Amino acid sequence: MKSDVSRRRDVTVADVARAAQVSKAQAARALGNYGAVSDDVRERVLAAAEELDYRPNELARSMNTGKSHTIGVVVGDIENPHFGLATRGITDTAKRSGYNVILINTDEDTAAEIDAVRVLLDKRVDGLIVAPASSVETQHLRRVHESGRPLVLLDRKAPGLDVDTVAVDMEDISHESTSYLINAGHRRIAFISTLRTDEPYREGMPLDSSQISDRRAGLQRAFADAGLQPPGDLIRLNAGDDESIRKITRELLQRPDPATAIIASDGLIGLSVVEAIQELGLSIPEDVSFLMYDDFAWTRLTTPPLTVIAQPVYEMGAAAAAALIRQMEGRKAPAAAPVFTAELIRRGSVAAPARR
Amino acid sequence: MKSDVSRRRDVTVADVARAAQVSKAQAARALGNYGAVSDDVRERVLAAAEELDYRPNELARSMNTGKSHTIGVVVGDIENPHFGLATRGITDTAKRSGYNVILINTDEDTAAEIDAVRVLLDKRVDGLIVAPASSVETQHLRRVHESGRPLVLLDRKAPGLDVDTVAVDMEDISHESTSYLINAGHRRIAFISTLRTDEPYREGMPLDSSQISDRRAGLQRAFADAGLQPPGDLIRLNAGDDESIRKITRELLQRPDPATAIIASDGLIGLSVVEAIQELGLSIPEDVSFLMYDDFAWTRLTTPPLTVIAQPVYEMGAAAAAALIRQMEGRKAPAAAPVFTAELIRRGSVAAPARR
DNA sequence: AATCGATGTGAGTCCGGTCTCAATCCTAGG
DNA sequence: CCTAGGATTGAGACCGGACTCACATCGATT
Repeated sequence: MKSDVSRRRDVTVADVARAAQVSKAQAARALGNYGAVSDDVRERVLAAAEELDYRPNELARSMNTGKSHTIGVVVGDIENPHFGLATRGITDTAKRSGYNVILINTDEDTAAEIDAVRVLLDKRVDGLIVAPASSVETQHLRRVHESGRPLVLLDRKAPGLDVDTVAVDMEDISHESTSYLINAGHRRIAFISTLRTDEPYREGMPLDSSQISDRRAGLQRAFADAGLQPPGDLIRLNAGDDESIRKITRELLQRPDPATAIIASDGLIGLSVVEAIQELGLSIPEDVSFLMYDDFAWTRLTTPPLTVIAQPVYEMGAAAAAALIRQMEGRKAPAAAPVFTAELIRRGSVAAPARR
Repeated sequence: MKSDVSRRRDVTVADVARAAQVSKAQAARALGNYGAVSDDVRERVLAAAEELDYRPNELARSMNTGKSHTIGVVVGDIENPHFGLATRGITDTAKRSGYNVILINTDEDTAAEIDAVRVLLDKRVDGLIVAPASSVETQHLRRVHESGRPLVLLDRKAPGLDVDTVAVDMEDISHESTSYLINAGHRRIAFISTLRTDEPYREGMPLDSSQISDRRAGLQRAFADAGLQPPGDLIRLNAGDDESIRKITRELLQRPDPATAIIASDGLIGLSVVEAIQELGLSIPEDVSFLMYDDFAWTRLTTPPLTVIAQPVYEMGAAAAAALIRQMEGRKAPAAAPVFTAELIRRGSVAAPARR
C-alpha cells in the first residue's frame, strides 16, 4: 500500500514506534523481543512493523552489541576445489549457528593476507579462519590472536603461534606414501609444489610452509628408513601456472637421470602434470608413476584412475568453523580436539618403475 | 608499549583526539582525510593514532555513510567449481574497487535463497549478485530491485524482471550441440539435470529454470530442424546426489529403447554419469556418446577426452561484479552489455551410435 | 587600517539500534 | 483501604564515526 517512490530511506524503529503510537523504547523491545512489553503494545508494534515492512538494520545492531555475526575466511584461492569444499564446510557450519561468511582470496600472497586480515578486523568480524600462506610470516596473525579476536588456522600450522589449528599430519602421510613408492621400486621420486620461494630448491633449505616442509620431512624419513638417500635434486617449487608446471614435468622426465615417479602437491598441479605426461606420449603407470594430494572426484575417471592422498576437507572446514564458534561464544576448547588424518587411496597410477 | 590486558575495548577517534590534544572533530578529519586540518594537528593526530594502533570501525563508518562496501553473493553451491570460478571472478573484480564479498549458498533451494537475500539486505550490503534457483519464484528479487538496491542476476534469467543479467544464451548452444549429436546419427538423446520438480518430467511441462527450459527449447528446435520428434521420454530431472544420478544413468542405458547419447546438465552430474557408464562396462563413445555443460580441466584427461560446452564462467562473474559496481556507483548501464556465448568444444566423447 | 574570503577548530547532532534508569501502573497481601 | 513490589513505559545516553554550524584566525586586497 505504501511502497511509493518514497523508498529512499529505510523504515526504522522510530517510524514503527510512531505508527504504533508508543515510545521508541517500547517498539524496540517488542521488535527485539526483550524487556517487558504488554500484549497490547506488542501487538500494535508488530502490526505496524508488518505494515511498514520494517527490517532491522544489522549494522546498527552490531554497533552496540559488538557482535556482527559475521566471520572472515581467508583462503588461498576459492577457485581451487580444495578450498571450495573447505569453504562449504565452513559456511554450512556457520550458517547453522547464525553466522555469515566474508570470503577473501589471497593467491597465497602474504601481503594480500595481511591486508585481508586488516580489512576483516576493521569490519569487526566476530572471528577469523585463515589458511595462512606462510608458516613463518605470522606476526599479523599473532596480533589478531593477542587482540583477543578468535582465530582458527586451517590447513597449515604456524609454529610458535598458540592458536586452534585444523590440519592433517602431513609428515605421516607423506612418509606413508613415499614408502609406498619406494616399496614399489622407485628411487627417483619427484615432488612438485606451488610454494613460492626466492630461489630454486636446494637440499635443506628452510621452507615457509609447514605443509610442504612436513611433507619433505616425511619423504626424507621414508628414504632414511629404507637406508636410501632422498633425491633432493627432484624437488621443484614455484610451480605456478599451467605452463610452468608442464615445463617442470617435461624437465623432470627428460633429464639424464629422470624421475620414475612424481608426487603432485595438490590437485591443480596434478592436473597439469598428468596432461604434460600425456603430451609427452608417456603412460601412467608404465612409464611414470603418479601420486597426488587431494582426492577430487575426477581422479576416478582417468585411465588408470589416480592414486591419491585424500583429506577430509569438508570436515576440516566444518571443524574449523565449529572451533571458531566455540571460541566466539566463550566456551572452552574441547578436551580433545578432533584429529584429522589423510589417507592414501591406492588406485592405478603407481606401479614398478620401467626397466632401463 | 600499551598492549596490556586493557585490550577489551578498541581505540576510537575520541581516544586519539585526547592523546593528540585536539577535538574529536579535528581528529576525525585528520584520520578520515577530509575537511580542513592544519599540518600541525594532522601530524599530532596521525602520530597519536599510530601510537595507539588506532583502526577505524567500519561498522560505525557504514552507519552514517550508508555504504558498507560489501556486496552479497548468493549462489547454488560454492563447492561446484562452476560457482567457484564465477565467485573468483566476482571477488577479484570487487576487490579491485574496494568491495568485499559475503557469500551464501542456497543449495538451489528457493526458501534458502529468500532467506539469504533477507539476511544480506539486513546487513545492508551495497548490492547483490544472485544466481537464482528459480526463474519463476522471484518476488523476493523483485522486491530487492524495487527497493532500489542494486541487483545483478548471474547464470539464470528471470523473465519479467527488468534486472541486469549476465548469462549465456542457452537456447543457441543447446541447439548447436543437439544438432551436432543428431548429425552424428543420434536420435535417442538423453538430458539429465539437477533441477528439482515436484513430479517427474513430462512433455511440455513448465520448467522453473530459464537455463533448463532454454536448453529444452534448443534441443527441441534442433530435432524440429531435422524433421524429427524429440525424445521427450529421455529427459530426466531431479538428479541430485551421486547415487541418484548413477541410477538414472543405468536406467537410461538399460531400458528397452536406450539412449545412445547423454547430455549432462553440469560438470558435477557429468562426473557421476561417466562413472556410471564405466561401471556398466560401456565405453565412450563406442557404446554411448557423452556431452556435458562446463569445461572443467579434468575433461581433457579422461580417455577419451570429453566433448563439452564451455562457458566463460570467470568472465561472467567478473562482468556481473562490474555491472553491479556500476549500478552502485550510480553510473548508467553501458550502451551495450557484454554478450557471453558458450562454445561447443569437440573432443572425443561423441561418435556415431553403435549399430544394433 | 578596515574588509573579505579561505582556512582552522570545537561543540554538538545524527545514523539506527540497545540499554539504563526513573517514573507510573496495577494488583495482591495485610 | 493502603501499600509493597513487579510489570510497563518513556526519556535519554551510548556505540564510533561523519558531518553541520557557528566562531575564530589570518594573510591578502583596496
